[in-house]
Amino acid sequence: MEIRGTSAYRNIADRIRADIESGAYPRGSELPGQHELADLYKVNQTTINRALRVLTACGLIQTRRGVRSTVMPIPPIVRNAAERYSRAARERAGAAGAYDAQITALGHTPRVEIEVRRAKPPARVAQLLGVSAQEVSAIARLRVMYADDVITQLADSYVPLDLFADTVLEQVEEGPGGMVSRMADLGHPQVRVVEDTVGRPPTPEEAHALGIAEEQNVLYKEHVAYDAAGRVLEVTTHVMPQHLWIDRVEFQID
Amino acid sequence: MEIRGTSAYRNIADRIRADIESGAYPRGSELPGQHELADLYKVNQTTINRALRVLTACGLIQTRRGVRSTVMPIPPIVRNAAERYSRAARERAGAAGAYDAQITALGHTPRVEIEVRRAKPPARVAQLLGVSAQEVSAIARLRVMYADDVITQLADSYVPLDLFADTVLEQVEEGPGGMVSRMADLGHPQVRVVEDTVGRPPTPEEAHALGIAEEQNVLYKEHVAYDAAGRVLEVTTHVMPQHLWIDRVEFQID
DNA sequence: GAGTGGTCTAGACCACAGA
DNA sequence: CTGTGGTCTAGACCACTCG
Repeated sequence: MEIRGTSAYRNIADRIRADIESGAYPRGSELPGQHELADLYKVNQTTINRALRVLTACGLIQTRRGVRSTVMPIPPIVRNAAERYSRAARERAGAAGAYDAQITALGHTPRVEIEVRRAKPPARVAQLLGVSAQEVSAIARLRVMYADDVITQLADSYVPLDLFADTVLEQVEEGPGGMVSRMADLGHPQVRVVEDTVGRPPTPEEAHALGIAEEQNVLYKEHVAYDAAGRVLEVTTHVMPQHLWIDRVEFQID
Repeated sequence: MEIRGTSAYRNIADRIRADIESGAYPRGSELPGQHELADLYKVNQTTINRALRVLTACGLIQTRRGVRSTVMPIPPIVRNAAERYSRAARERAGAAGAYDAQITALGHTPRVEIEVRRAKPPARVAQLLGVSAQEVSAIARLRVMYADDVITQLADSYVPLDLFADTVLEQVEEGPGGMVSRMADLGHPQVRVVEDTVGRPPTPEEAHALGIAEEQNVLYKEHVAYDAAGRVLEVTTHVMPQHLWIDRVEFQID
């Protein structure tokens, strides 16, 4: 069953991983220093550094210059898209409901920081919305989502300013059912949503904003909502450390 | 705009990436050898090796011992889940239709290798199906999907043997509409599907089967289909090199 | 066997955190 | 200032491919 006979750094990474999963290095604790691990495993510190890089990429540990590496707490979060598109579920859950409920159920403390402002949308978003990227043509709702002070997701929503200027969508509090319900109230019901998801390395900016290493991949989701005429009402981008999320969708067939 | 001032290997990775994207190193071509690149960039071969590792992780190049590294052809494929759950779309597309149509449209040649046999399901699958993992209790349909001889996906389907023994599901050819339509024909219509998607590093076995590096992450999708009584009729796992796929879902809202 | 990528070491130095 | 992780080098050797 031992396949990793090939290289020391992989073997060491696997052994440390096993120690983390067995609880020998508990969640949130410090690992020994790299030189100490080098003595322990009879290899050079450079090799330990490389082994820890593997674990960093998996989201299992976090490394920072100047302090010892720490084992990451791992809250695996299920994002169930279906819950967001059923009006009943939306209003049952309340405003920021689905996320809060998930995190609380996992025994963590949810928190969401929200900033709303008029802004120039990024080029890709402007193109989808059919507005100018050079002008202040959108309302941006920028959310940073936490679980126990770990950033779990960046979610940036953009809606066209010409449709929603001076509406409740410029408020931080949107009320029950969130943006989808408010748009319906305002006479612009969303009728169709397309979500594209990819896995990729983070941009340097994303890595910094999420507080993760550049080796650690993210799930990137682009959410586009349309009205009955096919006009784009909302574009939301989600950036999530890949190891923190399970993306779930449910379908009824025919 | 230059953020990567910090380390030589990141800078070099970015410069080589730029050369690939500009066409200086065309898709499918060979990169210079690592020692040659080391001379070019005035660094050690070890540093070049590390830079190339970054590009490998992104799926931009492929490295193999003994031969020069090559620039990967990149067919970005959109997998639209919605198309698989509309009977009309299913039958319009034909048996292995959605995938073939996608790849052909991108100018590549699709190919799917299919093996069907009775098998012991993996533990996780057995649990979902409610059958034994120690006995031959399932029909396995193992697919390897290609685009121009590049493996794009491994898709393993399992259905319970007690329901579908000696039916058309034991044939390689399923006919129009695929497994979903055949199950309906056989009196076991699927009514609900749950798909979970995660990004993660491949297992060593997956990396080998896909012909990718272990640094290169995959999208892993677990597809579970239920009948009206809530019994699981099918479990399919998909393993895809992350950089090759865009996962798309569409929803109608209320 | 020659060429290529992959790994490892010993040692050095840098960047950063914290007392 | 000390301890920590991050990077780089020079050189070595290994594993693999191909002629």
